[in-house]
Amino acid sequence: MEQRIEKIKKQLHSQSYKLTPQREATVRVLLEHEEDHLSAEDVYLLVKEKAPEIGLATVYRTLELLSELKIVDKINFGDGVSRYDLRKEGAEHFHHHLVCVECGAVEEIEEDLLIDVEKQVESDWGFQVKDHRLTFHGICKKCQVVTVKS
Amino acid sequence: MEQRIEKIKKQLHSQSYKLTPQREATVRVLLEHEEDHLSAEDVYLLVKEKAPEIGLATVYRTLELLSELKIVDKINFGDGVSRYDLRKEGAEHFHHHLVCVECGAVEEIEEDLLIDVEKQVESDWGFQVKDHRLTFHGICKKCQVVTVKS
DNA sequence: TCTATTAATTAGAATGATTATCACCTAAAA
DNA sequence: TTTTAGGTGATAATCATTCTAATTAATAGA
Ligand SMILES: [Zn+2]
Ligand SMILES: [Zn+2]
Ligand SMILES: [Zn+2]
Ligand SMILES: [Zn+2]
Repeated sequence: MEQRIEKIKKQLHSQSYKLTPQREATVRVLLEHEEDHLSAEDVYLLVKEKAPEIGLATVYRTLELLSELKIVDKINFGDGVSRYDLRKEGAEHFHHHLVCVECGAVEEIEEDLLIDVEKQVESDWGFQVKDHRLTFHGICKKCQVVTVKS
Repeated sequence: MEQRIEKIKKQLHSQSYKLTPQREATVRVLLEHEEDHLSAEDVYLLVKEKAPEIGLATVYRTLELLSELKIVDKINFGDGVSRYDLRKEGAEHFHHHLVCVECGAVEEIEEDLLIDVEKQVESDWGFQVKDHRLTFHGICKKCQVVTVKS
């Protein structure tokens, strides 16, 4: 935890941004909820528990900043809210998601499944890939069992 | 054009929905702008040229309906607007997108690049894939040339 | 230390996209 | 004809996000 905060602090400093208490509180919330996919509002409410004086706008600005620095990724699952997802330790590609259309569960895939596909896109379309967003919609393991049973 | 409208009409009827004049006008706009990625507002303005009495709410309702029937796909490129994308003739998978981070151009890929990846997800994660969203962010051919030149 | 400058923050207003509501209007069924 | 179930258009309401003005904190130079 502390070392990851330290690392983020350095990333901010390298672009001459500061890790203010509000920003640190926000980052801590993100670290403590790495598996969840929190909306700005979610983050705001959680940060508020520790730092009640923080404003919603600050959370938005912090998330935007972290997003620019590629520390978090902004994703969108189709409900009208942006969600913010911390990049995994050491990962330089954005992980993929499996969204269950039955129960809404979101599973993460950290393996990069797109290496070959990206090569193909670069060679066949001449498009220089920098990042990707891949989400599968379908039925999770759990819901498949339920369906079979009923 | 006419045959595709006819087909969509049948799809609506099969769920006991009607192809009202407003819905038909909306579908025509989508067909005439297949390559673009129109927002609801865009569609509204275009439809209004032919059917000036149409209301914005009706456009939203129509797009939502077409979305449920998998005739269009609702996508989100990160600006705060949903965009609506007609499925290609006969395609039963949603096509992919290449978004240029330099110029904002959006290119489409109709080939399904994910067949192998989906197989892997089904076998390794036990997740039954129904649909996917894949977007690459990067630098388009055109912008690469500019970068080299300057 | 004092002061000027700049960066960050807050609360709240404003904006903009989307959704809900409601009165009215079909078209077909009974 | 009366009924019924969708549709529609205008407008209000909602909700996420961004902007603004005023305030505070941090920084650097005198
Ligand atoms: Zn499920
Ligand atoms: Zn995730
Ligand atoms: Zn470009
Ligand atoms: Zn498209």
